[in-house]
Amino acid sequence: MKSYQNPKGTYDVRPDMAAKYQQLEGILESIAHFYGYEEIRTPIFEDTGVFKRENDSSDMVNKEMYTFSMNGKDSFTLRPEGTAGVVRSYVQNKYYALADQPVKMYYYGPMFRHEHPQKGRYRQFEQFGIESIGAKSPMLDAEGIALGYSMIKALGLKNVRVRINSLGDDESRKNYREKLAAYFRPHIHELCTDCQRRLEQNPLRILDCKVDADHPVMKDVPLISDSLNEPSKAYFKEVLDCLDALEIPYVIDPKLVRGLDYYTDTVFEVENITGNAGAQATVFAGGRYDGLVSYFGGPDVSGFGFAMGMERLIMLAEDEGTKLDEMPKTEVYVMSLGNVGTKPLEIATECRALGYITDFNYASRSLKSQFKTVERSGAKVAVIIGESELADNKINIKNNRTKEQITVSLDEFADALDRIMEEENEENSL
RNA sequence: GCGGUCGUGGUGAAGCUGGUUAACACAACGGAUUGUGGCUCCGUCAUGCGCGAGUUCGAGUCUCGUCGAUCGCCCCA
Repeated sequence: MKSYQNPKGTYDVRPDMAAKYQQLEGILESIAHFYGYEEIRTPIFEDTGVFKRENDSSDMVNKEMYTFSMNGKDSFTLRPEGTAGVVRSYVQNKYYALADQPVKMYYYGPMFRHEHPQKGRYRQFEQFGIESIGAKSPMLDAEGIALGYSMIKALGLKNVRVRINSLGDDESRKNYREKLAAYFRPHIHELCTDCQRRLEQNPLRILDCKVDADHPVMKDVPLISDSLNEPSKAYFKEVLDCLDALEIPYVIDPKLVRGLDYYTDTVFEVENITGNAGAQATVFAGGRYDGLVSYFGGPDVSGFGFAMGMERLIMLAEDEGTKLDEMPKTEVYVMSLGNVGTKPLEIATECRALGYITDFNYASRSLKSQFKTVERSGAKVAVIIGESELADNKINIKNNRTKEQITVSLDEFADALDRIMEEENEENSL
């Protein structure tokens, strides 16, 4: 017999974990709503071109995408990130024509990247993200960061650090690229092979390089802040002023450049600085993108967004002791003795109709093992259907805490059960 | 793409420098107790050690390959 297992880098959200996801999603959604964001759901796969844009040098786009074709002509890709699809939708559905801009949207769902899995990193993973498209204001950047910040605070994360930088507008960035390339060119053969490639493709990424981080040439590297033109400089300052006003602590990291190529002006990363997140300390990250909407054929408007890794959020929240899995437990358990036919199913259904989370015994098992199941389920009440009582239209209800058991007629059953459950709930609230 | 560690029943795991019946514990199931448990006692539960090949008289133990897990590098959320 052939046996299967889930593909590498994927995982099953088993019933005991699903509660965590539901709770997490609930928390994130309610905060997003609070900030005026509404949900958008875009397809899990898109035309490859949506993600693989011209001049994109990122690893994610060039090496990690799940791309397929069903007829040899079309090319589709499982989304590796959320922003591109949302922007595509914004343009396609002409959201830019709506009276109120920006359009503020949030999304969550699976993303796919063909990476080597490790702690806090999977090939299929869940991201929650926001995008606000159609307006540009330092307040939006700061508000977006504040939104994400309040989310992770709500999840109990305490030791986080916001790193922020500005890549400036096109002009600033172009100047800086040239300056950087000129600076590195004489040293090119001292740098790692990746950086040699980056020099021409996207010299900004050299700043990110961990291999060459200690190279002497990195010491006096020109910083983007010195290449920003006046408008870019002013914009960045305003963003920082907003963050100060919101009392969000941050550090300016002049070498922060981010992995996706579409960012302009504000870029930021929020990382967890304690705990055992391993190498995956980044909780959420994002920035502003000026050119993306027009790239997709929309007007020349700006957008801002971030994404957070849900697996990482759960992992870090649990490290902080936040309880995400308080799943409602069985309240009533229906047992059966002897030949009672379909009665257990009927009674369980009745209990559920009364509003109690109910489970019952499916297989014919010894009373002992049924009681063990009751014990494990944590049910407050056991309903015991006995063959002989049933002959008189009677049924037993047993309080599992006090061990008191009563026998009532089937007519009185609903009232009696309600009464006992009510008593128990009062007992618990004391 | 590169490197480290690991892979034994439902679960947690022992298994020493290869040596013949794969400990122990928990859970589960049955019984002592024919229809009222949670304690106790007894019993049952891996013809097999991720998978495949090799070395050997003999492999869970060694070698190689492979698949997976995990951690790190790279990169990223």
